[in-house]
Amino acid sequence: MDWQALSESQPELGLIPPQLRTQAERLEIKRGETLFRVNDLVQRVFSVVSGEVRLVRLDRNGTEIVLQRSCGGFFAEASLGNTRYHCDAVVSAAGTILQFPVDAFRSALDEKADFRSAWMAHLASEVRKLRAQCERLSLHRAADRIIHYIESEGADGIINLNQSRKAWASDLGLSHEALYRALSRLEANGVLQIDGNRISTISRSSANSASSNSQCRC
Amino acid sequence: MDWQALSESQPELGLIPPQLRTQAERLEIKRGETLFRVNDLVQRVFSVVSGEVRLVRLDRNGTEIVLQRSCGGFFAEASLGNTRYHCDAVVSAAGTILQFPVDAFRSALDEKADFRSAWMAHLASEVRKLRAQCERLSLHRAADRIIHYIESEGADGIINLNQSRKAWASDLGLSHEALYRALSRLEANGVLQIDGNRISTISRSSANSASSNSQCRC
DNA sequence: CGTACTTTTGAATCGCATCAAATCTGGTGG
DNA sequence: CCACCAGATTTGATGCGATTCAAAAGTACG
Repeated sequence: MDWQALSESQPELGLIPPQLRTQAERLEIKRGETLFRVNDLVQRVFSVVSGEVRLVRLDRNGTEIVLQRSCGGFFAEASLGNTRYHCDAVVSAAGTILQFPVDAFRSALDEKADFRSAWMAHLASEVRKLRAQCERLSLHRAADRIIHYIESEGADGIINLNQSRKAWASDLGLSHEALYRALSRLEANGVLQIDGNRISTISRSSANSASSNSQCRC
Repeated sequence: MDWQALSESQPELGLIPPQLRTQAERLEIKRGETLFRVNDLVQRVFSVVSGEVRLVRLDRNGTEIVLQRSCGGFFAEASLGNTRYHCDAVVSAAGTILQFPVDAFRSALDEKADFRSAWMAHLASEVRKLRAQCERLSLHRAADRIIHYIESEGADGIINLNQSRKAWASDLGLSHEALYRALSRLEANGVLQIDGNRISTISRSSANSASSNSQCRC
C-alpha cells in the first residue's frame, strides 16, 4: 500500500505507526453498502480514502437522521472507546476505504507514546475545526459564511480551495447557486479577489473595529 | 473547591485526576476581559464554569471572526498541543472559569493512563457531538433541526432540555421566535409532544422508510 | 464527438430574521 | 405580601435572502 501518496491526501494517515499499517486493509465500497449497523460489535476502525460514507440513525418513523457525512479521513472515532456502534454506516458514494482491526489500533495507542500524542493532537484539531464550522454555519448570510471560511481556514485572508465550488457550497451549508451568486457579488463589491481557486479578502482603508454586540449563546 | 458539584454541571471536570485538581485556580471573569491574545504563550488550560467566553480572530479590517463560543467546559483544547495561541479569548458574559497550568496538565496526560484515555474519550465524544451539530445546522428548515436534535441528542425520541428555549434556539442556529413557532406547529401537527422541558417525537403509523436521495457532499 | 459534471444566470417561492409589542415568569427588595 | 424588574415566552407583520426549479454555457475526459 502506498502510504506516501495516501498521507498526502489524508494527513491523519501519516500518524499511523508502521506496525499498524501492515494490518490495514483496503476495501472497495459501493453505493448503498452498509459497513456496520447499530449494536454491531466494534471490530474495525475506518478511514475514507475516496467516496462518501454516512453515519445515520433511523427514528421511530424510519426517517433517516444523518449524524455525519465523511468524504475523507477517519469517521466514528468515538467507536474506539465503545464496544458497539450507535448508528449505521452507509456508503452514499462509491469509493475505497481503509480498515484497521480495532484491537491493534487500541494497543498501538496504548504502547506507542508518539502515536498516542499524534492521535490526541488529531482529535483536538478536529474539535477546533468543527467548532469553527459550527460558528460558520450559524451565520445566516452566505457572504458571512464565505468570509468566515476564508478567515478561519485560510492564512492571512488568502485561501487556496482544494475542492470544487459545489463541494465548498455543501461545506458552507449553501446551495451551489447561492455560493456562486454571493461570490460574484463579493467580487463586484471589491470585498474579495478571486483568481481560480485562490480567493483573498481585500482590506478596506476604512478599518473600523468590530462591534461585538451580538447576543450571548446562553 | 467543590469538585463534586462542578462535575455534575461539567462532566469533563470529573476526568481530572486529584493531583491536577489541587493546581486548579478559580477565576471570576468580567465581560470584555481578555484571557489571552494571538501569539501569547500557552501557559494555562481553561474551562468555563459559568458565563461565556469567545475565541475570536480579527481580520485585516478589524472584523471579528468568532471561532467558538463556550458556555461551559474546556475550550481551545488544541492549545495543549501548541506553544502559542492562534486567536484571542474574550469574555462575552461575566462568570467564572477554572484554569490549570498547562505543564501540569500535559504531564498528567503523560503519566496517568486513566486520565489519558478519559481525555481521549472526551475529545472523541466532542468530535461526535460537533459533527452531528454540523449536520443539523446544514438542514434548512427549523422543524428539521428540531427533529434532528431530538433524535441525535435524546434517547428513543425523547429529550429533556436542560436549558432555556432561547439558549436552545441559539444552539440550533435559529432565532428564538422561529423556534417557538416551529415547536407549536410541530405540536399542532401531532409530530411532537411537548410537556415543559420534556419533548418527544410521536411515531406515526404510516412509517415509510427514508428515501436517502440527497446529494453527496463531495 | 459525446457524455457527465461544473459553473453560471434567471425567475418564482418559501421560510426565517427582524422589529415590535404583549404576556408570563421568577426573583428581589420594600 | 406585594410591587417591581429582568428575562423568557408568545404572537403579529414585514422584508430579505436563500432554496428551488429551470436552463444554458463551459469544461474535463474517454
